[in-house]
Amino acid sequence: MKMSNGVEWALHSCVTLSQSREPVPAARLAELHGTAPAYTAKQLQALSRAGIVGSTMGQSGGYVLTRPASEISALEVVRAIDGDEPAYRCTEIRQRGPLGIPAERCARPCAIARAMAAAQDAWSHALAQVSIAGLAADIDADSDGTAMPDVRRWLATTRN
Amino acid sequence: MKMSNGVEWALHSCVTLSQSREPVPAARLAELHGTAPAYTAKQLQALSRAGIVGSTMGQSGGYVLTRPASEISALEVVRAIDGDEPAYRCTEIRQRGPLGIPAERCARPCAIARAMAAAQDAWSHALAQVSIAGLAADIDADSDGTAMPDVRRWLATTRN
DNA sequence: ATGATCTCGGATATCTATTGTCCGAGTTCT
DNA sequence: AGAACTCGGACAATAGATATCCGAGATCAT
Ligand code: SF4
Ligand code: SF4
Repeated sequence: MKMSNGVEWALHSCVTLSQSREPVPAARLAELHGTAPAYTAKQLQALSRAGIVGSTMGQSGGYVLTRPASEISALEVVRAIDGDEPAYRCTEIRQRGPLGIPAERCARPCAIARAMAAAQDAWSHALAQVSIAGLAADIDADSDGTAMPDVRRWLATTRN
Repeated sequence: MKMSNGVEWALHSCVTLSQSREPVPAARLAELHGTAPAYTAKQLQALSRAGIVGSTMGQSGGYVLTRPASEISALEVVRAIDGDEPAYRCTEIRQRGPLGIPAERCARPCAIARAMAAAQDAWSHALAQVSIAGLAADIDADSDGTAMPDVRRWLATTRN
């Protein structure tokens, strides 16, 4: 039960991107977050493949959110980076060993797999309720309303 | 978001152990499940360290559940094998970079970390509601009430 | 139109954590 | 007392994640 560490950077990047309608290069995001530029770029590429962010190449290019921040859930970001495969993978132990059950009677997933799937559904549901816009608002509130304006200012002043 | 694969074997082992009040060796469990004996033993050791199962050494020794199966939750088993550290680890990105926030204002975890913690709490809560006894009952129901008696019979017939 | 420059994109090494295995310490029964 | 069987932790092999690089391609200025 360990999540990929890059999810954190990706979420930070999405929150930052929600504050700018103009494209932001990956290197700029890395500088702002104090993270390794090359690896940050990798996370952005994954987000691009998932269709969460759009990319513009060439000079004055960069990444932009493809949808309003209120329409992007944290679950989508997590799945884009960490993969959408379920955490629990059934190896069909019940079919092995001396008491193996023939495959014909294993149409439905077993009780253990069902319980695990239900737990993951609860987890996914909790993350689906959280949007990038909501995260930005909460972070702003935590900083007494100065965090997001500061980000917007920084993005504007360091342009070119 | 990938769970350790050994969790599956550990849960199977716990369900099987709930059907026998006498100690069952790790090798016997591995034979029943058709899994690698050495690695199965490793999972049992982790369960023993967590206090979920008790071990008896020497001849006719093995593992036994320390509590009634109805009092053991799936969450405990998962945590024993997969570790109890949270899936999301905050690297405090907000303290890095040009807009780094001083540590004095970072007493509370940030909004992103809070959202992740809430999701994991939902996941944990779902797993805490599931007991080993409940899993055994469900597996039994799926097999028309033949699975658990078969296990008990197999454990008895192959003794010594 | 052309060149230079800046961007993303995927292919490529390195490194940690999981998986898988082994043999010795210790206990029980004969 | 002896023998056999058990668990327990220490030891390699493997897969996944981490971190990085340079080339393809587009944009802007000239
Ligand atoms: S899904 Fe159930 S029966 Fe199948 S391998 Fe996992 S625990 Fe065993
Ligand atoms: S907890 Fe929040 S502020 Fe801290 S590193 Fe994670 S995402 Fe950033």
